Amino acid sequence: MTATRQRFVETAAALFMQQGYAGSGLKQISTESAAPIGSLYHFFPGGKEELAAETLQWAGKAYQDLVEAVFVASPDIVSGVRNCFEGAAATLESTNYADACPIATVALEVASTNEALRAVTAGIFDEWLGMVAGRLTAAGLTKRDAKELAATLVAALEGGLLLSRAARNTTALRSIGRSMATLVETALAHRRTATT
Amino acid sequence: MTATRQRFVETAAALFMQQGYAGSGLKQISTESAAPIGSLYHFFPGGKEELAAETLQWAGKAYQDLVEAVFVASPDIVSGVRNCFEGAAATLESTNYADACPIATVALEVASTNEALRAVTAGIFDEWLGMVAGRLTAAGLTKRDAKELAATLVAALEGGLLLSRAARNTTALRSIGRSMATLVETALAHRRTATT
DNA sequence: TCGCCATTAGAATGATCGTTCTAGCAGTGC
DNA sequence: GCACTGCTAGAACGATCATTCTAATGGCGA
Repeated sequence: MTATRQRFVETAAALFMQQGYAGSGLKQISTESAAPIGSLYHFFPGGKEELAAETLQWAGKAYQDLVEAVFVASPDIVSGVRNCFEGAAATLESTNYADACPIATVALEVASTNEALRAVTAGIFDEWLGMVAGRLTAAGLTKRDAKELAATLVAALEGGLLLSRAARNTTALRSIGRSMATLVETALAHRRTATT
Repeated sequence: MTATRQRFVETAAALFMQQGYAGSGLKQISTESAAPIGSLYHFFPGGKEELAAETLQWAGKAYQDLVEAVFVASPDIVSGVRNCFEGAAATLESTNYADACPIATVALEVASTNEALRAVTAGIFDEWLGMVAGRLTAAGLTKRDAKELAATLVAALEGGLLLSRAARNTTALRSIGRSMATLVETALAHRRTATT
């Protein structure tokens, strides 16, 4: 049964997001997973690092799916962007400012201290950027403009989550969302005047 | 002499930035400060938490001064924004992607786990936002627009540092810098057409 | 029914954590 | 010269860290 294995990944994802990599002990992870430490090392012989790598991959994919679902459910890309920021703000509020980006906390911790995990986080961010850039090119932007704007959108979301989590209010995140919606709007308008 | 005390703060700032709060041991901090643990507890009776609080305050102020110096040295606010992002990118490269935001790593770690330190990081971000918003209102924006744009700029810088540190290249940060420069430019242009 | 293998279970290990403690040193005021 | 104070110095402490280990358990195929 891989149910136990999945429980490890999911509880680790939550703990890493809220307490970071170094701040989350394997004892705590195994306790909250309702499974013994022996099982953890059975499924992840590489120990904490292997668990973290798999956890980041899983959470990164889940978060990407969530964002894509928001875009799909939105009438156009501008309101899609708006809904992403609004959704992130709403989630933050309803989870007592615990549920934010599952990658960022660990990414900052390991960027200079653990090359293997750093590479994992870099790969996840790269996929996110590619996904957003793809939607922007589909909306009519050039590849170059789309890449630039995608980086801006992802960075703004990450930064907004950081500011709002620290402040324990979503003012910043919602402001940034409005800013980003108009930024995408004007970028698309620019294209329209340039091509037509 | 408070030289030892200041050494504690400065080495702690560097270590917390690169490894996070939980990942930085007091033994390591005292070793790299070339001072014994006893001295650390002499200057910071509150232990690790007090050291971290003071370290964050100091680093937050230093980073703010740095940004203000860039703005002062720039001919206008738009090039000031551009120079901030370019400067952050250059620093990142020249320090092997170690020197980024001295607050962000700890802020994400403590946001849900240490209320005292969370409040400290929130206060620092608030000061930063106020400083940037002040410069934007001085440039002619309304208070409301200035606050919104300030949040966007700070968040974009934080997010850009995150993405670039993870990727170990400054492409994202420089892209975002260009994006933000034009965003400020159009915001100011909008004001001009609205008022004149 | 028996043997096999995946998984559970948690005690044991050595290292490191934050913190406390005692002892000594250097300089100042009397 | 003597007490006092600010600081240095690092050993000691109990807790917790990641990891390893042995033993037992469960269910499935033969």
